[in-house]
Amino acid sequence: MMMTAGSVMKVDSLYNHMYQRSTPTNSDNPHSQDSKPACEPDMSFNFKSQRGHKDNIVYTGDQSSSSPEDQDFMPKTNILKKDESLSACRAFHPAASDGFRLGPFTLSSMELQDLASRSLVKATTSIGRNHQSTCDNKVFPSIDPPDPDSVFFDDDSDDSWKVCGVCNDKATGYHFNALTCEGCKGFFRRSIKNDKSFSCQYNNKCNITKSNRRQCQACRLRKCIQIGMKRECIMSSDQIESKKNLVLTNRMKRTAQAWVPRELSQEEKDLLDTICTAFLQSNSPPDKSILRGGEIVEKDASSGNSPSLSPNSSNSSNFLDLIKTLSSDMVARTPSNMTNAAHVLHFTDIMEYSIREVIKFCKKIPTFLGLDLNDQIALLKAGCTEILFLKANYTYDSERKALTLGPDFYYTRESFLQGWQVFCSYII
Amino acid sequence: MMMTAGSVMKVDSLYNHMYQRSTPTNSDNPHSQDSKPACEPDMSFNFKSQRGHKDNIVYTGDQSSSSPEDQDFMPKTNILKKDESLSACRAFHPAASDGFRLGPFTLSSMELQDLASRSLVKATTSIGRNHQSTCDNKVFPSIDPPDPDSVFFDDDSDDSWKVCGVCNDKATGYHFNALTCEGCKGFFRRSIKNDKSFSCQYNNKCNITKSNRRQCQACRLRKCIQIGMKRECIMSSDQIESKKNLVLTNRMKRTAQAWVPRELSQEEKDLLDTICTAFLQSNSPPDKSILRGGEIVEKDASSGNSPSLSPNSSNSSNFLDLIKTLSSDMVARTPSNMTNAAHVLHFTDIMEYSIREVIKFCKKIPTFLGLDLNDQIALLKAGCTEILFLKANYTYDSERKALTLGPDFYYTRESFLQGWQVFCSYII
DNA sequence: GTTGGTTCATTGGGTTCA
DNA sequence: TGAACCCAATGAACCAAC
Ligand SMILES: [Zn+2]
Ligand SMILES: [Zn+2]
Ligand SMILES: [Zn+2]
Ligand SMILES: [Zn+2]
Repeated sequence: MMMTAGSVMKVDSLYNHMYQRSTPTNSDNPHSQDSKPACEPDMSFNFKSQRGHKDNIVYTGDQSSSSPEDQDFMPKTNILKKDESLSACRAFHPAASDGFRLGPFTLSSMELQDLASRSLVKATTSIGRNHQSTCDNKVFPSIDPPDPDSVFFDDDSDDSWKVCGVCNDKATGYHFNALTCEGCKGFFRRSIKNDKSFSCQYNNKCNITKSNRRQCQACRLRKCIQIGMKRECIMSSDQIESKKNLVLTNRMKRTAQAWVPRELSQEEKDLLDTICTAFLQSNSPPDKSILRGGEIVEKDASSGNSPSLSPNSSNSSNFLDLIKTLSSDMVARTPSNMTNAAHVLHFTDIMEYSIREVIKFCKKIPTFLGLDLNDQIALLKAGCTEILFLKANYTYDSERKALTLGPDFYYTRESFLQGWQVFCSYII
Repeated sequence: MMMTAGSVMKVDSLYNHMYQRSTPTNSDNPHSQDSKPACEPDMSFNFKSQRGHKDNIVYTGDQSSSSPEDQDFMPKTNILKKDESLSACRAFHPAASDGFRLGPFTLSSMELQDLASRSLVKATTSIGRNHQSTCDNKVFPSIDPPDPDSVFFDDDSDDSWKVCGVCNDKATGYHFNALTCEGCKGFFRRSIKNDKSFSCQYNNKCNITKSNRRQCQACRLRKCIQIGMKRECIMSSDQIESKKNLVLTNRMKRTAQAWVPRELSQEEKDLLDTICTAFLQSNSPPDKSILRGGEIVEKDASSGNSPSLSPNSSNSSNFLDLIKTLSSDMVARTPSNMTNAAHVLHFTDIMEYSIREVIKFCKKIPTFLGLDLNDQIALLKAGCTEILFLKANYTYDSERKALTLGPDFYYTRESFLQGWQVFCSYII
């Protein structure tokens, strides 16, 4: 074994040597764990004592400058980490990817974790757990603490050649010109894009593994470049910009395509037919007796007793401005109470009539009637305004520039404004 | 059917009423089907989900949301709302939109803004410090006194594997390479950063628990190291420095992004108007009798009786260097006591006058006057300096390169330095 | 399917302050 | 001292183009 680094490394290497002799584990080789023999049964899950023992050896030397490499030989501190222990769990029993099987018992990975930590906690007053009775007093054959840096591959897919060149994690493909995992891919992109520069706290020779790759960014980036990841493969912000535009364009095209007029299915045609028929049949003209107050409203409108619109606001397409102008005028000129009442009466009658027509319309649609009554109400509440809009579209008389309600009633822009004025003066 | 204006608005009931009448249903209440079985089971579910496992997780919540302090502040007054204070600044002095310049020193608008928001948080904290939780000394039934060292886990959270390797308290994650609680995390950092060395009063074999971990720091630290906490994981002061810079940069970028020019609402415009008017009305030029000692100061300045600035420091944009240079000179050349007194008198008069003007300014803002008196004082204390900065931005005369105070007083870079010198020699 | 970029919940550094 | 916080970094999962 080479010992070229400083004294720091010598201690580590020495330890490395000792460790390798006493343990048939070679954490540098992720696949060697297959041949790892099961631990002695009585070692159980007591990582604590194991850890203590090893650390006593390791740290008798120079503690302050041990490189993160030594994590390779102390995976114990990490094994209980959720995500990693999961893969560890799979390593125990590849077939039982969702848990650990022991005869008739199956332990989920969560339960395994729980079990492991339980041995660390001495007799806690535990709150009832479902699986507690099965776990607490049972002695399990000890399971060798898994190497968090070992990569596990599914049996059925031959992805074993896919190993991240940086950290030995499972690679997901070639990224920026090298076979890497998702983590190293993201790390490299971030590092390059943000033009980061790191510095190693040790001696620039950190051995990057899956579990310690976060510890030294400098060496991780160095390794990235070393295995051939290319900064040219990272898009510049300009490229990203244009790519985003392309994506946007494509997306719009796609949605537009979805709207391309197409031949309706027979079912759709039938539905359309039903709706149109229903619509046409729910346009019975209102009788004069239904919309009361009509005469007064009509008289007011024809007698020019309408709000004087400044030409400005009249032509303005800004509805809000118009409303404001009117509102300011409002209080000044208020029609008589009689007239007021007639206007409001007329308005509410219109509303009632209109909503009735909408209901009539809906009730001619079989699908609607098939709904639960509450759903019918909900739909009507939500859609009534929209239907009225559509209907207004249909009943608008472009010649008279007025909304019509049967042959007897029509409402111009001016009568609406007048109505608005009356209404406002009424509620103020 | 006569309807009052009020009932017109109740479209819901109108609709329900009508629907009922026009629906061939014998149900009196259209909501009768609404009477779903009362939701007892739902309640239990809600209860459970409310006290979800998030309770135990430290890092909850939306990170992007502003701090509760900010939120606390906003409703109280929107005078100094972040983005508005800047626009206000621009409005004050459109020419200086790129920042506040004082001779060679430049405070960018970003920095100004950051400064302002910082002080707002300060002010807020002092304003809203009234809510103390009152449930500290809850009395538990004394039937089963809980073991203080037992770790308690929620039923529904699977965090039971998280046990502090040092004290057996509940761990919050991996800290410095080992699974520890918040307490041991902080303890380790403090110990390492301050390079502490402890000694055990017993025999270096204290068993560390949650309840006694404070008793023996030596053994606690030993245990920390024993379980694998690494001193290298504690950032050096350099690293902290650069990280702070990064955070600052990001913060500025973020606020800059939030400044995307947008159309102001009418309310905002009005507010701006109010502030600008108040500002302009609180700029009454000071009378010569108010700022005493002015003649002597002026004479000193014109007679070249000013600190000799080395060209180096004069051109340096590093304020700190400048101060240092001056300070070293300071003791050597001290003006007469008479002159000193005049300078100091003048300076204190300026301060008093300026603060009076700030108060005048604030008192012209209705929202400010609507605040509780203590809040007014807190805001003034916290924001006075910033307002003075903004004001200096406005009163700076770029031709004479001087800050002006009405037509009679102006202060160049040199007079500031002179004043600084006198002041320092006075207080030393 | 491969490989760019993006998203966002999670992690673990430091900081604050009662 | 440590609970509660802030925030950059991380990486699994995802989307889109080829
Ligand atoms: Zn990797
Ligand atoms: Zn390194
Ligand atoms: Zn602890
Ligand atoms: Zn001790």
